[in-house]
Amino acid sequence: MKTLTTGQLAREAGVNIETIRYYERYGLIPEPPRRASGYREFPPEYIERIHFIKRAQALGFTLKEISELLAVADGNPACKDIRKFAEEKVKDIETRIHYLQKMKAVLKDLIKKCLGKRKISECPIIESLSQKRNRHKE
Amino acid sequence: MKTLTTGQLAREAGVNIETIRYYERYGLIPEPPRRASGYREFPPEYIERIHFIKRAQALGFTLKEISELLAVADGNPACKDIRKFAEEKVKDIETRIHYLQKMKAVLKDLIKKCLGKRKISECPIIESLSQKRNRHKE
DNA sequence: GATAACCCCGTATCTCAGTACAGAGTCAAG
DNA sequence: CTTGACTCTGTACTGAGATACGGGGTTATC
Repeated sequence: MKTLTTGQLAREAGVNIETIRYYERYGLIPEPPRRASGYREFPPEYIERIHFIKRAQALGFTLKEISELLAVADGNPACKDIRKFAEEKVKDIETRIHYLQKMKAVLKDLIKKCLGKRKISECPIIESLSQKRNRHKE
Repeated sequence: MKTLTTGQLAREAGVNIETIRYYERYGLIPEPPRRASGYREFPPEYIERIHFIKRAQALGFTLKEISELLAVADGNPACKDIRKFAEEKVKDIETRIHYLQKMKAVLKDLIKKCLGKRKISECPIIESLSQKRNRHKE
């Protein structure tokens, strides 16, 4: 397998080249080996890692949370901590899925209503999504 | 039903008072009636609306997207547009759910592995989440 | 009717997640 | 062996989403 320069990795992963360097500084991607000249040589797996970061971001995770997820995936922290953190994240994810499903149901309902009538009078989306069971500002 | 001042609404909804004013400027919440003094008088439903905004944000929606969702919910745009937008959003949500479920499966797997061994050697999280079927930079 | 605790508006500042840029070095194609 | 496209580092700037602040008016309580 060939290695990639920073620019090649950026192109492959569909991000700006500066983003790569930013993620490295941030600690989201491990520092890759360098040539004598200082040029980085990224193994191609880094492409996947960038994709993962971007995906997780779109799901509402912050870079800080993502770095924790990646630390778990990389097997860095002690096993006990991994477990605890992973269990928390599973719950968090379940909550997210739950609300996304609600949102989806409401939208589908709106679509159905829209099929016949020409005006949606009362809005069900907010009520159905706003009961507060879980505080998000933990 | 009593109305709420800006500060009361902020407390009830669990956000900073400035956030309320910001959301109003942004157009996420309709301008409420005012007293002669200029004080805003929010109907209590605004609490739900703020909750909804915060929840949607945690799910990875931007304020712009949220304002569109709310416009749909409020029944503002023409019915055709509502339908189209709602259908797009349903797809978007399905994609999100899909990836969250993958993430969850991987974490659960890690937890299980963690139960016996004391070191996770190889990381499955990235591979399982990074295949690219959908571009996120539409 | 004073005083603390609120609200108003406008503007400035902050954090997060990048992006851009300048000045210098490196690589590879002709 | 030069030229153009790349890379490096460090620092500055940007945009989204808030938060803070200053100077002033309002309201409830004592």
